[in-house]
Amino acid sequence: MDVSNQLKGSDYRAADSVVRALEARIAAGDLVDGDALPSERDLIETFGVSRTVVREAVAALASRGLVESRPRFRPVIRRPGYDAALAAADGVVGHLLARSGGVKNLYDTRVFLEAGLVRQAALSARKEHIDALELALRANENAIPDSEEFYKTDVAFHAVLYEIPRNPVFPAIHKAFTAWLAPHWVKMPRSPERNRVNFQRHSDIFTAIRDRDPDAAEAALQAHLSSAWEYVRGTFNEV
Amino acid sequence: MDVSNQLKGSDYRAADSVVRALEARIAAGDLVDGDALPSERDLIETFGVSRTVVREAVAALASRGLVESRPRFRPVIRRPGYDAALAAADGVVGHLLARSGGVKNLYDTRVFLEAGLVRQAALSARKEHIDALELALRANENAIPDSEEFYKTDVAFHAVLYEIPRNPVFPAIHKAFTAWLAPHWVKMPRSPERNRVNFQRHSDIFTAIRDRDPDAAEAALQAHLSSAWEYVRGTFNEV
DNA sequence: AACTATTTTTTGGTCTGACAAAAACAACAA
DNA sequence: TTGTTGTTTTTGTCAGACCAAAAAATAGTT
Repeated sequence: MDVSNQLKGSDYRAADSVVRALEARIAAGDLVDGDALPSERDLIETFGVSRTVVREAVAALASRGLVESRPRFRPVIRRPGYDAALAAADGVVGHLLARSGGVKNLYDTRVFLEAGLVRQAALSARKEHIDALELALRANENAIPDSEEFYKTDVAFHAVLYEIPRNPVFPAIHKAFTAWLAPHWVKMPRSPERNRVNFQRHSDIFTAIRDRDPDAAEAALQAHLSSAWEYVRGTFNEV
Repeated sequence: MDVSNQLKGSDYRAADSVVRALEARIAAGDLVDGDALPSERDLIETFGVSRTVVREAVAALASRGLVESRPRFRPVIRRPGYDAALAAADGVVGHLLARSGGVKNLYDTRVFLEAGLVRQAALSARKEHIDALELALRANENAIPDSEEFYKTDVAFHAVLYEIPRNPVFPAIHKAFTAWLAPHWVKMPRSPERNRVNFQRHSDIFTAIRDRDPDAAEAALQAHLSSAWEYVRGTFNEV
C-alpha cells in the first residue's frame, strides 16, 4: 500500500496521507485499542515513505489522541473517547488560564453548566441517580475531618451530577474542568470547619433535587460555587 | 540560549525544551501574534539542536494552536483564544461524530447549554443584548425566502444568545458547535415554509426573554431545537 | 519447569548532510 | 509604481548513521 505517489511540492504533506491511512485502519478496527503501533521501520516499508514522514505522522496521530506515545516506547492505539477530545485542548487551555481572567471565565462556565445540571436533575433524575447522589453525600460527610479525602469526595459528588443526563459528553467535561482548575484549587486553605460548610451546601443541593425543586437546587448550587470562588479568589494575583 | 544540555536517552524529548522555550517567548510577547516564526535554521542555531528536533517542536506548537503552519510557508505566531482551544479538539471530535450516537450526544449538549443560556438571558440580559437579539430576529425574518441566507441569520441569532453572559468561552463553544454540526445540518431539507416555522420559534424565544420569563424561554428553545433534531435525524443512517 | 540474570536484537530519539521545489527577496525593465 | 525575471532562502522529504533504552532471546540457577 504505497501512498507516496503524489507530486512532491504541493499543499499536501506526505505525512497527511499516512495519517489518513492509519486513521482509517483504526476506525476500521484493523488496529485495535491497546495494540502497539507497528514499528517505524515497518511503517516505512508499508507506506513507502521516509522515516521523517512516518515520525511526523505518528506525532500528528498522537496530538489527535488516536495514539498515546511515551518517549522511547511504542505508541499505543487509543480509540478516543469524549475525554480525549477535551484533553486535546489541554495545551491551549493552560495558556488561557494563565491569562488575566482566564480562571474566572472557566469557572463561570462551570457554574453555569452545573446550574443547568442540578436543575435538570431536580426535574428528571432517576431514582438510581438520586441514590448515587445520596451515597456520594454520605461519603462526603464521613470525610469532613480529612481535608484531602474531603476534596476527593467533593469531586465525586459533583461527578454524579454530570452523569445524570446519561450523555457521555458531560462526564468528560467534568473531568476536564477538575483537571484544569485543580492546580488553582489545591492552594485554597482547607479546614474541617470549612469542609462542614461545604458539606452542608452539598446536602442542600441534594435535598432540593430529591424534593424535585429545580429553583432551590439551582440556588443552592449557585450559593455553593460562588462562595467557593470567593475562597479561591484570594490565591490569585489577577484582578 | 542552548537548551540541549540534557542526557540523550531519558524520558524527555529534546523537542519539549524547545517547545517550552518558544511558548515562553510567545507568552512573554517576545514573539507577537501575526509574526512569522524564525526560520528553522535560525532556531537550530538559537537552541543548539538539530533540524529534526526543531521541526518536531514546531509541529507540536502547531498542534497546540500556538502557531499556524501551512505547508511551505513560514509558520505564523498565534496567541490563542478560547476558540483555538476548541479547535484543538477538532480532530478527535470528527471521529466521535462518526460514531453511532455521536451527533446526538453533541446536539443534546448544545440543547442543554442553550436552554441554560435563554433562561439566564430571560433573567438578566441587558437591554443592549435584547436589542441585538431583536435585530438578529429581524434579519432572520427578512431572510425567510432565501434558505441559505436564512441559515446564516439563524446561526447569527443563536450566536447572540452565547454572547449574553459576556464570557468569551461561550462564543467559542458556539463556533465549535456550528462547525461540528454544520456538515450534518446542510443535508437537511429546507424551504421557506420550514424557515417560517423556525422564525416563529425564534420569535417565541425572543418574546419570552424580553418578557423576562425564563420558563417560557426555555420551553420555546427546547421545542425549537427538538423539532429541528427530528428534521435532521432522517439524514443519518445511525440509530 | 519456572524463575532470574545476562546477552543480543530491535527500536525510538537525535544528528548530519543532501536535493528539489516552492517561497522570499533583489535587480531590473516598462 | 508596477510587473518581470533571476537569485537566494527555506521548507519538505529522503537516506544513512549512532546511541541508549526497550524488547526479545538466551543462558544459568534453583
